[in-house]
Amino acid sequence: MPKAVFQEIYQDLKCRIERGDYPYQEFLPSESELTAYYSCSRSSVRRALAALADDGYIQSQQGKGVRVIRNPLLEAPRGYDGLETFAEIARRRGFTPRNEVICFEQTMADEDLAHLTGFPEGSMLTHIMRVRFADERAVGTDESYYLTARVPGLTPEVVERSVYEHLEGTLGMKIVTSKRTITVEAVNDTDLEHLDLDGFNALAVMRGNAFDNEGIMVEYTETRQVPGFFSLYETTLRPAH
Amino acid sequence: MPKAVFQEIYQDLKCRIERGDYPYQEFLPSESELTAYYSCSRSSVRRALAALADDGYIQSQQGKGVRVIRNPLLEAPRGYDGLETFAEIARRRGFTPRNEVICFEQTMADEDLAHLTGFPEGSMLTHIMRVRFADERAVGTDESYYLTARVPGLTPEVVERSVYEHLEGTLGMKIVTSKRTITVEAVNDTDLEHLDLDGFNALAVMRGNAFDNEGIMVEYTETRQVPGFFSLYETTLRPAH
DNA sequence: GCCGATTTGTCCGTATGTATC
DNA sequence: CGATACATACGGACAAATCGG
Repeated sequence: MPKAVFQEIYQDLKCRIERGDYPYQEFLPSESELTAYYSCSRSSVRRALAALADDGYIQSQQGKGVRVIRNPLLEAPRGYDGLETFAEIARRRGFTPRNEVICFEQTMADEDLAHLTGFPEGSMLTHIMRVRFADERAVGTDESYYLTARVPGLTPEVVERSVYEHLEGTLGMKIVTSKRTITVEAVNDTDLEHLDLDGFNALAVMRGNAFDNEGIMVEYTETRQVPGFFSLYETTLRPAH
Repeated sequence: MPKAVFQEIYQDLKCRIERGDYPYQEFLPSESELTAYYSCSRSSVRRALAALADDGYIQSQQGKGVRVIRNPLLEAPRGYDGLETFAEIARRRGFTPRNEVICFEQTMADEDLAHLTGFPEGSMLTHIMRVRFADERAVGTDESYYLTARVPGLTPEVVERSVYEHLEGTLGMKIVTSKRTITVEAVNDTDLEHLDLDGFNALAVMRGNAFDNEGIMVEYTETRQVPGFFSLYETTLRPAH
């Protein structure tokens, strides 16, 4: 899939770092050496390096070189970056994940709903609420709104499986940007009704929006997950901006 | 401060978007128009645009243009991106933040501590534990280890104020990369002892490392914050890598 | 302390490919 | 099909930081 030059280099270097060719705290070959090795321009090498720095794999210092800052001992728990999906976290612990759809309807966004979700007032939305099960324990809920006009073909059956599959697979849509807020909040009545809280009275709450390749917001989601079933890994670079 | 061309453009465009010159869902001028307007190369324009896309301000589409995807109505709560500092969240709610240092010592990293923190075994570390107060309520703890060799001059007095100030100000050090894991966990005995949990039995836990400009890991931190006093905003781009 | 070699950071101009309309 | 817009790539130039002699 990645036919671009800088992506080839990115993948190759990434593999080498993960394989241990360039261990933690060691320096990579200089940019000019890499340019010679890959027979390409320095720009392409630098773009690959920028992507690796963004992943928290390396850090470069003017005048010295590029140092590997990925410590396999520390990053072991999480493969790469980002949010650990419910299904991932469940399987990692030996549970079988399952979704149960408890609400599926078409709604028109009124003023309140528009304000909550960020969709324009009057939009037709597909409103879905699911409960996530790990084996037979209800460990999370997911309430989502999709812009029906751009996400057609949603059915309870499709949703019970995976919305993501439908978007990327069937519709050929791509989510390019997503924005999320993570907080920890007290449980509410809805949580008490649907979740096996096991005595917990607070949980992880994630609210977010997703934009497709045309820059149109197509999703608003609120997920609420019981302690122990939420995990987020993040690596941030100093604001170079 | 930002004298680089691409940073000037980045700042200017960012301001214009925030000011509403280019509203939500509108298109920016084309890259060639921006190139002409700023009298610079297309590369510099593109670099500024890349930074804005990284911030979740814009999204570009090949063949069409660059669309503004920053909705001021949605992003209002959080100014920009990242973790909302304890002090920020406290002040935003009208509380007065305060730190209390309850542990300050030099330690040598043994095998267990090295495994926990990621520092090499045998490193001399400054071990600090603080309790965060909002007005008079204990709402969080912060247990940190700093590599003494590279973070000298720490004292309880300095720490009570702000470690960050000491690093960036007094020492002139820059934190370039930081890596964090966020989870929600059950309270433990230490939490019960130091925090005013107000009945909560779960809280936000953030564990992370920070690297200085030379790529040396200088900090390990574990913060534990009561529900309502933790907030993280994040915007992610599709893995272009 | 200075100087020169090395290395990364920034910037430019140009060419070509690809998606959109 | 042609015009427009973004994506990728190349090569060259100079600045700034680091390090060793």
